Amino acid sequence: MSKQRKPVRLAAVPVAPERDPRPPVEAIRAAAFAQFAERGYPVVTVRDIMKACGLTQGALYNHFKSKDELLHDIIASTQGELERVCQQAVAGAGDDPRAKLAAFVRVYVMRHCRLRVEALVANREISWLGAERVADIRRSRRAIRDILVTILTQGVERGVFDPPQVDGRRDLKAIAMALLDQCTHVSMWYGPGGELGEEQMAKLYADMALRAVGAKPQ
Amino acid sequence: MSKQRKPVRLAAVPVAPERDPRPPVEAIRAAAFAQFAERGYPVVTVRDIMKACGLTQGALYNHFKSKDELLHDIIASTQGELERVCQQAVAGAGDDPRAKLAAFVRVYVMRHCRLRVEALVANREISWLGAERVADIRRSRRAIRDILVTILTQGVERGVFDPPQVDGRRDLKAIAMALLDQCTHVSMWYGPGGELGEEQMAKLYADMALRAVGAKPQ
DNA sequence: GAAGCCCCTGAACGGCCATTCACTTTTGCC
DNA sequence: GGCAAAAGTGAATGGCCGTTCAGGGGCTTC
Repeated sequence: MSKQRKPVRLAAVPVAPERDPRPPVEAIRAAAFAQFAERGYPVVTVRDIMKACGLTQGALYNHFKSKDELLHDIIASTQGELERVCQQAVAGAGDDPRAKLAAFVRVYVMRHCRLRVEALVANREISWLGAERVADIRRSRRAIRDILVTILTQGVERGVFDPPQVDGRRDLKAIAMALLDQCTHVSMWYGPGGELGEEQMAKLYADMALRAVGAKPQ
Repeated sequence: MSKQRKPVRLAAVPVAPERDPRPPVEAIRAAAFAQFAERGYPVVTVRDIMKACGLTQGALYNHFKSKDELLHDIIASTQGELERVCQQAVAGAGDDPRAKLAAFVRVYVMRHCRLRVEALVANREISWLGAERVADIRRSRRAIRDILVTILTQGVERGVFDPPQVDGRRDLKAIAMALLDQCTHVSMWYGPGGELGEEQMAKLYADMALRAVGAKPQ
């Protein structure tokens, strides 16, 4: 027993079985998202999701091929948007790798604070996707990592970054992963009630990242 | 469909239904651990676990009260050990906060590389524990975080750390969380086949942590 | 008003779940 | 050798799962 998952504290899932006024696909997506966030994909049933938006189980299959496809749909849209805003932030930050890194971290952290539940679902539930569907999510993650690796490489080449070395070698990929892990998991504990706001959090993380890679003063 | 979870690449779970030679409690723990790591708690059945160690479903309940208790048992031992080694590392590192921080990160990262599957299970599956059982795991996590906060506070007081500020204020708890997130999630991607070994990884992370908190040269 | 379409319902299907229990086997100890 | 206690069996219990599908409303378009 104990199929219950810790509640991620979220607007309580309404017991109200009233029909959601939005178009059904959207209503289903929203209900599924809320439930996945709160209880986790494997223990949320199709019946749960459909009840939450005032429909019956069978109706799901008029809009999605399967529960699996529904999850993919939810994660893919979050992830795609993330990739987009990261690219955009870096592109609009000018030519200095320091500015690029700061802009990247800033946007990434801001987004993981503001949309922390979305980020949480995208990161936590991805492992339940079937092998075929998980592939493009992973591709997008790798793409984001590569943006960061590129910035670091540029910074080193131009002599504005001096990241730590071990045994005389640098592993920029490892450093990029470390920074990403750090920024990603803000979404696991950040709450709007905390001491720092989103912008302040973003600034703190950008500072730490610049220090970690040994950015020369601008 | 698709109850499959991404394989975490692990010694393949033997199809062999031969009886595990170890004492049953231990065999069950080991089998459960391997399966949880590979496929995730909610989709691993009691039948799966018991078959993997050559017993039948019912026998589980001679050793554990429930599947939930089994999971707690596994996570709690990993977590307890982690807390212990962290305390030990800090205690044995002398008086300088820089040495303490380096020792802490070193041990923490080493452990998360070497026992990455254990760490992964402890971090990923904790949310399936019932409310009562999750409490002491969280307590231990908080204790580890507090070790780190204490080190940072000492370092600032003695003037050997100069961590980033936002709007003139410092949030040492946020910084501690950021460092912990970074170090914890090495276990999600580190593989022994990578460019850096465990010790090198630990050194890299210790370097980054010292830089992030603005440690003065020793 | 008929036809065609989209959407929804709710029963049905085949299957698996954690846990319990009456019963048998094995073990350790006198 | 005898006997309790411990450990294991496998069927049974009661329930939930994702998905399918025949049937039925209510649109729009002729």
